[in-house]
Amino acid sequence: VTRRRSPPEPSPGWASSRPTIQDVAALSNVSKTTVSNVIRDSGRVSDATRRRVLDAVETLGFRPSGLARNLVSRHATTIGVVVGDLSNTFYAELVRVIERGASRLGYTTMVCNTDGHPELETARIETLLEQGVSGIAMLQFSGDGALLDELAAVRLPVVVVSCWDDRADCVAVDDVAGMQLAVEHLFELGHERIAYATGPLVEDATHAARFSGYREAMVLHGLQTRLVDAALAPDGVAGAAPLADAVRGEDAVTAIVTANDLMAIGLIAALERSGARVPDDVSIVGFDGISLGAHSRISLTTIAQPSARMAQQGVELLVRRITSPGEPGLQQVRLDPELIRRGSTAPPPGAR
Amino acid sequence: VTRRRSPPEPSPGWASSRPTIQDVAALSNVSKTTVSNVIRDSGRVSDATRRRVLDAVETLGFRPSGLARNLVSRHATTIGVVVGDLSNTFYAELVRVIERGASRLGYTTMVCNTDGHPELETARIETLLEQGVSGIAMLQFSGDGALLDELAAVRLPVVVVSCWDDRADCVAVDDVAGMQLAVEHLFELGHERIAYATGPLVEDATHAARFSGYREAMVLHGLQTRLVDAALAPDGVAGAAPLADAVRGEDAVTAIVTANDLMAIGLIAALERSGARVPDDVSIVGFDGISLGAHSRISLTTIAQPSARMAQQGVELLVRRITSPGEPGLQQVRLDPELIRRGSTAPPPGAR
DNA sequence: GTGAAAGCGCTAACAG
DNA sequence: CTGTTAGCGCTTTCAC
Repeated sequence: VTRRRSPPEPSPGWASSRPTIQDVAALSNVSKTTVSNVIRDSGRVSDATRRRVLDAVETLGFRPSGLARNLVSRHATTIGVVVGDLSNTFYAELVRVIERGASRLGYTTMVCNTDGHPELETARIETLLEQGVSGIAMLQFSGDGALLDELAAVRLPVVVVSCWDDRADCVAVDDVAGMQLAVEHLFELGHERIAYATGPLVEDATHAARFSGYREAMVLHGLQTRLVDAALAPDGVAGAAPLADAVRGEDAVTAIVTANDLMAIGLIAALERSGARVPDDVSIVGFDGISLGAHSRISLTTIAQPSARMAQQGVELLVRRITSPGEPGLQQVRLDPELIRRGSTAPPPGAR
Repeated sequence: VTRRRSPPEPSPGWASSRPTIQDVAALSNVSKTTVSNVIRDSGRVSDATRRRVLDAVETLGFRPSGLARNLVSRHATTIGVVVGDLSNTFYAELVRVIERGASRLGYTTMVCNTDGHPELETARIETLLEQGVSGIAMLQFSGDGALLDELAAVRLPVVVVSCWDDRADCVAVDDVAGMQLAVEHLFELGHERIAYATGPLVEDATHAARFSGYREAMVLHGLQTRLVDAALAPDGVAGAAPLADAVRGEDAVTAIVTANDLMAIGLIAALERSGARVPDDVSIVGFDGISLGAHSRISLTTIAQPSARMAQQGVELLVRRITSPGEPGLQQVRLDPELIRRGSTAPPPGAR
């Protein structure tokens, strides 16, 4: 009944383009199936044939086409990594660790930088979906619920790393606890007029969590909260003027807790540019624990995140979700932050 | 003559998995081809059908499978980015710009970090090849000629960014000129005992080029070259001891030019830790121009690379090579470095 | 153990 | 303008 088509004719031009599994099959006198079995070393192939096939692979310089595999399996062995700001070492470091982990587990990493724009986030994720990624790690998530729903609809595993979201799997530091640590530290030093500073590249969720940690701690001590919005370059160029006011006069703040280290470092530069000394006039606490904060010239007191561990656990969780889908329940890991006391904090001016 | 196969039966289970182009075709009563033509808006489709198809796409929530497209076109619309050290802001920034440019041109970026290991470089590139990337941008290239040959053999466009290699398309800063700028600057300040410092994460080619720029300039002034090998964390923790010797005693160096800013910053910390002051006792010149060097506390004199421009030109060149292959001749762009004078350099101790 | 056949979802000639 | 027919290179039942 089955009519033979025109003979397959293994390799038409031979010598053109990359060798395919068909070419290997032809050269080693076996079927595609067997070659396939050999290269994936899946099961029953006699040692003799295996060797023959392997030889053919070698002499042909055959490299299996991931593209074809992907089509069959209906997803690529890649994971998408969505990051808001790769310029921030903290995230670059996270990406580095994630890439390493993913690679070890057999996945390639597609990185997308959103510059903090939600539209870009949506667009990039759309691209990732078309590319058939098997999962997505979001560092810095805008918090767009619709996005989460869409991803859930296509059953694509997502894990949010370094940023908390109640609706998704995530592994992040305890922002609230971290901020409380920061405020406690300052309070113990004698500070009472403590402000919180955030900036443009801080996602809403993170800002909210950190600010609330700050507020809770402040309220606990009966202190008044103050918010500084600072759009700063790491060298502190922008936003110096509004800051100057905050740290001057009767009611001047004596300490500032910041949403991240990069901002803190920028803040130090901005403050010093405007004549205030750190920590003599004003103390600064960062958040993240980037390695530059340890530099003797910067010496930034900060709330350190266990970033390597976070990233590592993030990929592992993601890959687990990919390989065994359907396991119910949100997986949410909250890691402990740690206060690192360095030279950017000291007792307030009055106290000395 | 043509026997009809068993009827295609557009959507078997319907409701299972993602809709395919076939589903859209069925719903809008046209052929796959027409749907294909609509979604790629390739040419002749009547407005009426187009609308009908688009509606179907909409109601089905159809998203074309990049995987299938890739298989047909035999390459993914992705470019690989191979980077040695994503922890170094300079490279992270480069990756950011490349990703942006690639994305604008329709490519997704696969990032691979090699930690400076040539074996990892080879392995990652192998993966990229299997994934069918359309091109590769190498930031920090080990200089492995065999690798280049292999890539040439499969006709895969490669451009080396921020690192010079005579055998490949590349866009990089003029390392030699940069180092000469650095030495000239120090010489004008009165320094004569100037050392060159490099470290583990600096690729051979770059080290060679920068060192030779340094040497040429030194020789030009009849000065003796000195090499310091410093494996430093950004906070200057490691390698402090060997350094201490170099800057002490009769023949102590009064200035050090470094292979990159991160090392320079680490060097400053290490030196200060060992009791030497920068720039009073020893001047430091960096290379790269990372934004943190502008921080008032660091104030690093450095040779800045036009990194954004470099990255941008890099992707553009790469994409040009991808879209119009076969254009002969190496494309090599050499950009001018720029000396940025800041506070880490001053006249040598004796001269004051 | 090995092979034949049937697709994965799409694009690409050609016909009409 | 639209449809038909072949694949892209691999994995996968299911026979042998």
